[in-house]
Amino acid sequence: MDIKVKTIPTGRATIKTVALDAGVSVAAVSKVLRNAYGVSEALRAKVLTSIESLGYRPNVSARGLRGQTFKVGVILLEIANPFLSQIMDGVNDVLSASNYQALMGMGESRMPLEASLIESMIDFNMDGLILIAPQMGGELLAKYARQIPMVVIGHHETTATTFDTINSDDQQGAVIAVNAFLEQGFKDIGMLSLVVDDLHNVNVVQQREIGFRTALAKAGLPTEDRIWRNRKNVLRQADEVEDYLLSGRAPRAIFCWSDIDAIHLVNCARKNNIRVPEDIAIIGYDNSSVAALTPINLASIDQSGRRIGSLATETLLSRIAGRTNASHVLIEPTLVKRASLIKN
Amino acid sequence: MDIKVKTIPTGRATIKTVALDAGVSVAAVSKVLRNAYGVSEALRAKVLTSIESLGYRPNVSARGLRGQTFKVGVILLEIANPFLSQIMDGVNDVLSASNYQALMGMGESRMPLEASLIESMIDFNMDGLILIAPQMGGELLAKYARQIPMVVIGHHETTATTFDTINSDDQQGAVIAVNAFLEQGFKDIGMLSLVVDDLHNVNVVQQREIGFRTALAKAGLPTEDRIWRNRKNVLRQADEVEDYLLSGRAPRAIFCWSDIDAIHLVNCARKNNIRVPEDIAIIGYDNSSVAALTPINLASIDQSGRRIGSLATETLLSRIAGRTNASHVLIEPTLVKRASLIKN
DNA sequence: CGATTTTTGTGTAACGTTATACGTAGAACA
DNA sequence: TGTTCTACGTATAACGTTACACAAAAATCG
Repeated sequence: MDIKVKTIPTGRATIKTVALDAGVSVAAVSKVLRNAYGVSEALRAKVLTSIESLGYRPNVSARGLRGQTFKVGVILLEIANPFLSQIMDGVNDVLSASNYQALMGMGESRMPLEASLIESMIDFNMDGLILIAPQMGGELLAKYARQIPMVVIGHHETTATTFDTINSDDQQGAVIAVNAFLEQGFKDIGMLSLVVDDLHNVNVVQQREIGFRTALAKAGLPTEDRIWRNRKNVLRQADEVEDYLLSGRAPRAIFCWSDIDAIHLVNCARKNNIRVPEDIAIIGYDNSSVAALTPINLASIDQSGRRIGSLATETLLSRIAGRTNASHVLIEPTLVKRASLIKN
Repeated sequence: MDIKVKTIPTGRATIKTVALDAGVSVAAVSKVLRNAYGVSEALRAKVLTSIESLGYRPNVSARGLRGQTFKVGVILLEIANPFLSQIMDGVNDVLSASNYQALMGMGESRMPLEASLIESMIDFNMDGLILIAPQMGGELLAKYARQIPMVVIGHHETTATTFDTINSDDQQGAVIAVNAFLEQGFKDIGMLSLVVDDLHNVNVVQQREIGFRTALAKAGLPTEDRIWRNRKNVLRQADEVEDYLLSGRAPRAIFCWSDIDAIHLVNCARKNNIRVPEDIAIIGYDNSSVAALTPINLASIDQSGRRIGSLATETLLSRIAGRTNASHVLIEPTLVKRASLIKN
């Protein structure tokens, strides 16, 4: 006589519930789930029917304990970055065609939070990580990369061996902007940059400054005192930009490190009856949605965020699949010409 | 003779590694980790030392399999919402004082993605969920709430029994705006609202319209044809706002459903030599950071996002702790007066 | 001082999966 | 007709943690 009474399954369906319902073994259900070798069409059909009718979904924790979770983490450390949604579109383009899924975290640019988010995702046994514009240094990144497949966006460290990097060619972006100004006949060209604590060249803003200086030098123009660095404090940013513009020291053509700053500049110029682009020409960065709006009409460097996102994701998936040699890719940015650069 | 050779721990430290290192049982380590009853100070110290020196972090998947993960998921279904970071600040205010941590997901307003994100978080055995402005209906929300403790922000469904809601009093927000206009002597008041597919009153925008009409009626003003609804397509939004403003049918005082729309309106008015607030007064919603910028200077309704976030989190934690009766809270919004309402 | 209670530590069965090893039935082959 | 494959299913040991049940030691008590 059978002592072990099969209990009526209650609460959430597990693989055991499915096996019971389909009248097969747990191993069989698992095989179907994993598309493993050795399942007849009849068995597969039975199992899938049960899964459907029970509304079964595999428990990710249990999966993670044994191996893959089919989840990748995306960590946005700079929420302000306006092309984040473009990147995410690219990420989802690639992931939706795979059986992976993205979960995201926001570091809010606060370092301990950033690190603990990364650790949480590792502790959740996620299969890989995409970091966007991390604040932490390369050594720390390398430490985490040893624990989980990782791709980093917005961090120019081509010597990294344990993780991949995908970047917009920020030097080239600055070069394109300067050349566009030159083409329009401007010679008095400046850059509105950002104060960064990070002294290394891995920083995106640093790369743009390098490109800016290179382009000026190539055109035979002086490179001294051409860069004005804004502080990061958002509240006073508008004032700082205004001070810069009205200081009398402002150049005739200004390459801005972000659309936000550029828009401040445009607004401010308009307010003070300075004509754009006749009196002053402006190029922003990111080609964010506001830049395109009729009242703004800001020329801007487009980073192809969507392509960066999809490429980063493909790179991550290949690393998850076993690749170990590091890959470092630069994507060419493009200039979107608008009324702040060329009178239409 | 001891056959079972204790293998040298390699790779990531587990609870077993710690036990071995500290010379105690696995159960003892677990007790320390859980602050469980029955650990001497001596044992606790030994274990903590080992944890520290090995850099041990508990595996969340394994924890989740047995019970709690100490993670809560926050799902942002509307990335455009400008007060998200305020809400997150509030969430982190509360969580940082607990041993819980937040992981986030972005639904990008795409329904299947939203649902699958929620499911992923459930499948990860997260302990609770905070949803912000979900697109899905109440029945579906209730279904998920049966599987995991849940608090919803931006969804006015006070009859929900399986989950809690925390909302800004959106009706009241509209009332405050209308009254402010009345106080300034305006009688020709309109609302720039949003086309929503959701016919139910749970919707935030619907609630604002209700409040708007109520306030007009209370002041003895006609309520017919006072609301103009914008479509959601971002690209054409600026044009639509401009059409509205120049149609000749635009009222003298306009209450906007979002700061973005309000800013379009301000820019557009300025462009067409319409004075703000002399010719037209404008109040926005969300008190986002751009509204405060000098060139914009937009009066706006503040939702106290930070308080909403912290309250939602406290509510969630209490539900995780065992509360089962639903709690529905409204937070009073406030008006931030700026130059678009009152000439300074 | 023996009996009883309290404190402190340990052994171990789950939790829900995966993946390896193995069994079995038929088909193919000699 | 026996032997060898092949295809298909199943049993089960992990994975890292928790929490229950219990044992041993220490403290308290009459």
